[in-house]
Amino acid sequence: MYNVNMKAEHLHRLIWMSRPLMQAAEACVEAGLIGTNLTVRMRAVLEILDKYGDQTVPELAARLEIKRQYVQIMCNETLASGFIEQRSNPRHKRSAILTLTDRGRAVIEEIIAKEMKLVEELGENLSNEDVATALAVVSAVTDSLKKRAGESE
Amino acid sequence: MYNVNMKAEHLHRLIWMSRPLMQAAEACVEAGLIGTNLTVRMRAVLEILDKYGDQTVPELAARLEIKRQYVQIMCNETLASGFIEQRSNPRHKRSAILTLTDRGRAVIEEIIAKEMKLVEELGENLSNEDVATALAVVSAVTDSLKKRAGESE
DNA sequence: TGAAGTTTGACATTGAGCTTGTCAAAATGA
DNA sequence: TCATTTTGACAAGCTCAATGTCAAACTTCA
Repeated sequence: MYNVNMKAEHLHRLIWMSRPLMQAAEACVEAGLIGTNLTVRMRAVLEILDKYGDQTVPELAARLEIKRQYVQIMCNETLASGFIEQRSNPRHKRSAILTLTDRGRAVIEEIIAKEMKLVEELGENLSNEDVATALAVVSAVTDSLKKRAGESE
Repeated sequence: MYNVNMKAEHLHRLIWMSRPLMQAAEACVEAGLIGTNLTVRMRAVLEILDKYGDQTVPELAARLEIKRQYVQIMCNETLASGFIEQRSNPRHKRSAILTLTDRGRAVIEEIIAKEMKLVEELGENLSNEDVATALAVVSAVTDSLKKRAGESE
C-alpha cells in the first residue's frame, strides 16, 4: 500500500513536470535561434522540410497537427524570409511544393546540430538504461492519457 | 559511439514528448471537470487553497507563478461561482483571504480523488523502480534545461 | 507624524498561438 | 459534367496570459 501510493505520487509529479519541461525546452530552442533571423514557427517548418522532404502546406499541417490556415501563415513568413521557396506542383496548380533554399538548409542543419549537441550534453550524467526507461514510461503514460482523453470526447 | 547517439536520440524524444504528455494530461483534467461547473482555472485555484490553505490573491499568484492580475480574474470567477468566499484579512483591508466554501471543498476533493485514482490506474503496468527512474531523469533534464535557458537571458 | 515607497484590486490594452468560418479557384470523383 | 473536395487567402474570434495604470490601503523610516 505504501508502495502503491509512492508510485502514484511519483507518477503524478512526473506527469505535471511535463509543463515546466516543455517550457524549458522551448526556451532553449528560442535562445538558440537568436541571431539567425528565424522564429520558432519558421524553425518548425524548416525542420519538417529537412526531415521529411519537400511538401505542400496541407501536408505540413497534417505533420504538425496544426490547422492548415495557421501553417499557411507560418510558411508564408518563412517564404518571405527566403529560407524556403515554392516549386510548381504537378498535382495541383495552386498548391506549391515547398522546398528549402540553400540558405534555409544550411541554417536549419546548423541549428539541429547545435540542439543535438545540447541534448548529448544533457545526457552526460545519465545512463543509457535510465534514459531508455524514462522514455518508455513517459511514452506509456502519454498513450494511456491520450486514450482516456480520447474516450470522453 | 552507437550508444551515445542512441541515448541522445531517446533523450530527444523524451524531451519533445513533454508537449503531447501535457496536452493529454490537461485534456483528462478537463474531461474530469464536465458536470461540475468548474473550469480548469477555477480548479487550479481550488487545488491550491485545498492543498496549501487559505490565502490571498497575490499569494496564489506567487504559488501558481502567474501574474497577479490574471489570478485575480481566475479568483473572481471562482468567487462568483460560489466555490470560494472572502474572509476579511486582518493584515490588509483590501486584500481578502480566500477560503473554500463547503461546496468548493467537496468538489475539489472529489476531483482530486478521482484524478489520483486515474494516476494509480496509469501506473498499474509500471514498476515502482521504473517510475522512480523516469521521474529522476525528467527532473534532471528539466533542471538542466532551465539552467541553460536561464543563462542566456 | 508624515512623506515616500509598496502592495493590492480593478480595469484596459496588447500579444502569441492558435481555431473557426468563408470565399473563390483548382482538382477530383461520379 | 456536375457535385464534392482541396487549397490559398482573408477575417474574426478565442484562450491564456503579460503589461500598464490608477487609486486605495498598507509599510517604512526619519
